Amino acid sequence: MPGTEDGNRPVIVWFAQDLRLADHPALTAAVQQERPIIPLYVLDDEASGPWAAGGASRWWLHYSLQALAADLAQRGSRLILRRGNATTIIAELVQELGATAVFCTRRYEPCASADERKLKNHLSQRGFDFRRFGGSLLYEPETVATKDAQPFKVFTPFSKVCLAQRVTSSALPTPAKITTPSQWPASDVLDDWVLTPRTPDWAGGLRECWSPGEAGATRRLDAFVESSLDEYHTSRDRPDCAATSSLSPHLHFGELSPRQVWHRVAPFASTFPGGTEGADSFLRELIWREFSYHMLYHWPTLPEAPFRPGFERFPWRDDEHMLAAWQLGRTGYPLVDAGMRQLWHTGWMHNRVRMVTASFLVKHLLIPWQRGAAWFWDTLVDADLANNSASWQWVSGCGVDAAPYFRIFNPILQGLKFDPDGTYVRRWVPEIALLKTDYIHQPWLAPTSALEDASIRLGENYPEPVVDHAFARRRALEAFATVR
DNA sequence: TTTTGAGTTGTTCGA
DNA sequence: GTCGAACAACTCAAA
Repeated sequence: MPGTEDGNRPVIVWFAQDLRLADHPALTAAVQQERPIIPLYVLDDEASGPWAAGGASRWWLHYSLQALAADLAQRGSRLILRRGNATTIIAELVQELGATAVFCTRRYEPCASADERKLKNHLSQRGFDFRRFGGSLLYEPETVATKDAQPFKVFTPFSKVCLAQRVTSSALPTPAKITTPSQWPASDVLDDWVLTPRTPDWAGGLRECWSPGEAGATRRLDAFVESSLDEYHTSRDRPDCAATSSLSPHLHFGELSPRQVWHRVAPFASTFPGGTEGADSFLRELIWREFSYHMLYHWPTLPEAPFRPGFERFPWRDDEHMLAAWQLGRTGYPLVDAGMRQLWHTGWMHNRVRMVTASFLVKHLLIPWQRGAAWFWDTLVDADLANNSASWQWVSGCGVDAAPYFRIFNPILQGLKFDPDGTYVRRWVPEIALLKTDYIHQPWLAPTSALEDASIRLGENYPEPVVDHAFARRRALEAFATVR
């Protein structure tokens, strides 16, 4: 057995959704052991059940792993890749290498925490040191509770308790030195995992938009703080402006810790001289991320089951034809279609448009929110079980702190308000790009001459609305009445 | 135990 | 065109 001489026995750092070297408590603690470090990533599709990474996530994962491997290589280290059951692989690797310990960053998805428990039991029984560290959240779920020690179900009091705790600890630096073992265990080759699409290669739009990896994440954060933070509270609602942070995929894969983001933005909060409402508003969004994880942790069925009772009676219409129209961006509502195509092309959708498209699926089409969540799961580069589940439940009115049932987004009005010139719609729905702004959000109202001028033939090269708004609104209100 | 105030993101209608 | 009220009733969290 290699490394049996005690000082040479390595520590395994098990990477998962923490693909960074800076502000990484598990890695830092491992380095402090003054032993060789084995950085490990395990691709374990079976453990995640229905929530194995979707297509867009796998694309991101490929490049993020590549970046992490390169960052480690720069320090003379390596990233060991293995595929299969994580518990089994790590248990075997510990034996094979004579490792003393396994350190990882704590996760909160039901499958992941079950895995961590299993591994902890297995390793501690055999005298190995298994430790989980924070790093993916600002506040551990156990540390935020009501006065009655219950989990919060309402955002505002949750956020008050968070803010009262403050984020005192500062971000950890990238370890100066990562000691290497005398012998490396075998590793898979990343390309062999085929995480990126080959035939057809649909990832062109993703490549144009994103730079996965820690360096790309840091650049994105800097650019956001410099150019968009001050006006964030208002401009974040405008899908025609690139005014949001676009940090969601970087945060999901842990290329950046929320603590790093917090400390970068907090000095601009309005509690400080010269601070802005924009920074306040953005920090609130970080707390929302915490709240989603808090809910998933305390209610592990959040991804599958409606949080509020009564929804088993809801008269869903599981219409495959309508679902496909929504997925492909062919509903006839320009803002909805623009959003769905932005998603398909870039792996991302502006937050306001996510609300509009999600509301359209659930309330206009009465298709179960789980179908929408599954589609987002497959197509979003930032697909995140906590955020995705909590947000779909919120839109559907069945989540904690749910939207009032009568809050049904009007896709026309939302377009007029937040994409007033139609810039966003024209960009993603090119077949109506030439239409006058007066009609860009409701082409069916355009006079024949305006349609002709823009080379639009409704029902041929752009669809008629799949459902009438006023009718759909009434129908949705009736449907929701059955749940009460 | 009871009471009280409040709850991310909206739309429509009528004045 | 603009503005305020109504849209239900319920649940949560703290006093």
